[in-house]
Amino acid sequence: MITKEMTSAVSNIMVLSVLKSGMSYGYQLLRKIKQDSNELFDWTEGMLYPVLHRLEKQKYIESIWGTSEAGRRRKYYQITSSGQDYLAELLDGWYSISEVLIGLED
Amino acid sequence: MITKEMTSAVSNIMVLSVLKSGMSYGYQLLRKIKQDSNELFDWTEGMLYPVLHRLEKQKYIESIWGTSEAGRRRKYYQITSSGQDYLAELLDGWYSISEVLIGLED
DNA sequence: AATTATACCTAGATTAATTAGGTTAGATTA
DNA sequence: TAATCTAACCTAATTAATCTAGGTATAATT
Repeated sequence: MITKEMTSAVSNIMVLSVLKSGMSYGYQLLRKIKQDSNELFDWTEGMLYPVLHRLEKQKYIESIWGTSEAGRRRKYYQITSSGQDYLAELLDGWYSISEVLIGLED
Repeated sequence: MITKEMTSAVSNIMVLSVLKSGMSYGYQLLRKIKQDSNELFDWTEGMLYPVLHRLEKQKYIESIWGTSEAGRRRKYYQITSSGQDYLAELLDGWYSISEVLIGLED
């Protein structure tokens, strides 16, 4: 079971991880996150946009407005270097907890 | 870095995991959790007791009042069988997320 | 006598997620 | 051409949770 607390704990990690492999925009991120997580995560827009806005305010990602081939406006996000550092720290924390949990299972 | 969201996501898991290896009481749980996590978690009582009360309300743990050798009152907690099932589900969720994160790192 | 350690508890401020909306515009179908 | 679907963005507000900062009581130690 994926609890909402777990979702909350990885939301930043997921967004930063996906952005690490290239720029993306909100609508596409939703599909990528669903796909890259083997449908484990199927977020709504109302879940993603607040995360994006918070990460941007914290300077872990930055955005520019662009246009799709079809002419629709899009806000592209890319990870900053401080965002990459932050991602590494978050992953480190996640994995160290995982090790503790594994250690407790004996 | 351990974020508070991560802490929140594992608080139930940690308490249930420690209780799985035997009964314990609040004050001792705090020390066990600190010790078993290699000091990764150093919770305050204000963090633990609400978790215990919630888990008890959900019937994942149950409590009885007892007395220490020294004569102090203690509330002992033990995990229920539905708590063991719940713990297994939580661990399953945690590990499946971990696998997604590992997959994203390439 | 005073302090530390043991052992429990809760109120309330803050913070965050999620539901449930809303807007605009291009593409498709009836 | 009207209607619907998909793309693409956004926020308000309810709900729920953490955590700080308290509080009580008693045994042991200095």
